[in-house]
Amino acid sequence: MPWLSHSTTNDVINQICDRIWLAVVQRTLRPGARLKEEELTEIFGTTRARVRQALSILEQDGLVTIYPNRGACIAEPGVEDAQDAFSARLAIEQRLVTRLCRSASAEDIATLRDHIAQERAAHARGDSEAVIRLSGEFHMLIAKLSGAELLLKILRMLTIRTSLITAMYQTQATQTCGPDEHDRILAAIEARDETRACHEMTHHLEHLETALRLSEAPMPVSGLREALHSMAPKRAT
Amino acid sequence: MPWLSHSTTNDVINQICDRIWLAVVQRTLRPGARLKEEELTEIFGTTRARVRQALSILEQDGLVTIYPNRGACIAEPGVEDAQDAFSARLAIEQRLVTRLCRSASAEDIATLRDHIAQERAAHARGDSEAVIRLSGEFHMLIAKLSGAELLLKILRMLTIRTSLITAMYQTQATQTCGPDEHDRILAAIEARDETRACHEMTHHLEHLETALRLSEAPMPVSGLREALHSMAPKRAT
DNA sequence: GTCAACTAAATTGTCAACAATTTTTAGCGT
DNA sequence: ACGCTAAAAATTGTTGACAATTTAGTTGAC
Repeated sequence: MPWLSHSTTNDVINQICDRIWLAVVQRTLRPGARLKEEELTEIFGTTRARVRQALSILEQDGLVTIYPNRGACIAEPGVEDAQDAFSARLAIEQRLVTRLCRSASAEDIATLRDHIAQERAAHARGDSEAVIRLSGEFHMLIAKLSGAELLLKILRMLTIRTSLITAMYQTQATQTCGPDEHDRILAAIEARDETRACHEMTHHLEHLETALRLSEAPMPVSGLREALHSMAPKRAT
Repeated sequence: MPWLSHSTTNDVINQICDRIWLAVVQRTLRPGARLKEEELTEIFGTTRARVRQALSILEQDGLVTIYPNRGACIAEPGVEDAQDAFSARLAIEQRLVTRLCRSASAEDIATLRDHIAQERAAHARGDSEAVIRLSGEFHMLIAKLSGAELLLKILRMLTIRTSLITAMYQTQATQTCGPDEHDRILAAIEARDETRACHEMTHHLEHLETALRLSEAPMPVSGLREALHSMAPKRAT
């Protein structure tokens, strides 16, 4: 049950969005890849209207770009876009973490600690899919616990974008933020030290950004069916 | 040509969104008002699919709430939502104004100065519609000039929400932020004084928020046709 | 061989009828 | 009159066929 679930009541649409997002962060769907409506319809066994709705949501999230009358592609954020996304995340998350320092209950802190433990476990067993998911979820959790619905919504948009950016520009080294930095943030929250929590968050996000190669921009395109590893019938040659 | 124009290529949909937004900030469409699809279809002389798309966009923007299978209403943000919206705006706009202090060209500053002049003119001639529109546009202009597309998009969401909130909770007194405070912000930008610009923006937004009555919550509902003052045929009694 | 115009295929965009759901209304017994 | 049930009306949600647009392919002149 991925954390980026949109507010849509329709399960199929959420599933489409989630699968595409997952394929992107796993780098099986590269930026620029074409997303044909009919193809997605076959893969997910649904109607074109549904696919269309899902693509519309994904465009809002910044994960795909829709060229009118020309179809949808995985978005290709430039270096500028990447910097903007991190800049916005910094602004929002500094506020969130500060807020949480004031309002966090013992239960909230336990939830966060438990989450970090999960992260560590996933890290230990080399489950990179879980690592990526949990890593993003940590930040979403802070937003959720701070209780601001709107800030959560905004952060969701930003997290999706930075995920795409990370998948696009990441070096072979650190794929995601390690649990240690999350731990330091949690420690500051627990100590109710707003300044330190804010500083740790800043450091963490800056670390994430500088771990990218924001100079070159390789952008190959990959096949859609393989990326979504669907069991839909391959087209007979 | 309203400033909140969404990225939609379709003119009709933009028009629907703009007219509804305008009716809301003018307080002719009150929060909670029902938005029936068929009614909107008649009013704007379009198809239901178009109306549906427009409502979907407006929901994303936070201006309407769609209750599944039950229809759409003008959103009714609570006090919590209002505080969140201003909190997010503060986070984003502090960053924007700081950024603009560094990057503003002489032309940018002239643009802003000209805009404030327009605000003053509208204020002088008592054109409250223009005052509301220009007042919001000033903040959007700062985002636009700072060159961050993503931050502009986020601020657009937030500005729409705070407009709704202002329309909902405003006292009879100050309807919008006066041009004077905008002037102070511009002065700080021109002086390249990041700290002061940030402070002025903070003060401005806090002033906006405290000018509201965030305790009571009157929410009458008004008629749809009259609010949009359409020339669509009234239903014969 | 290159380019242009033209035709055919593939793809997206739109619509109007149909289905599902909710709300209102009417009926009925107590 | 009140509460309950069931039909009827009103409203939203969905689907599949059709229209418009773009892309690819073909032909033919130079």
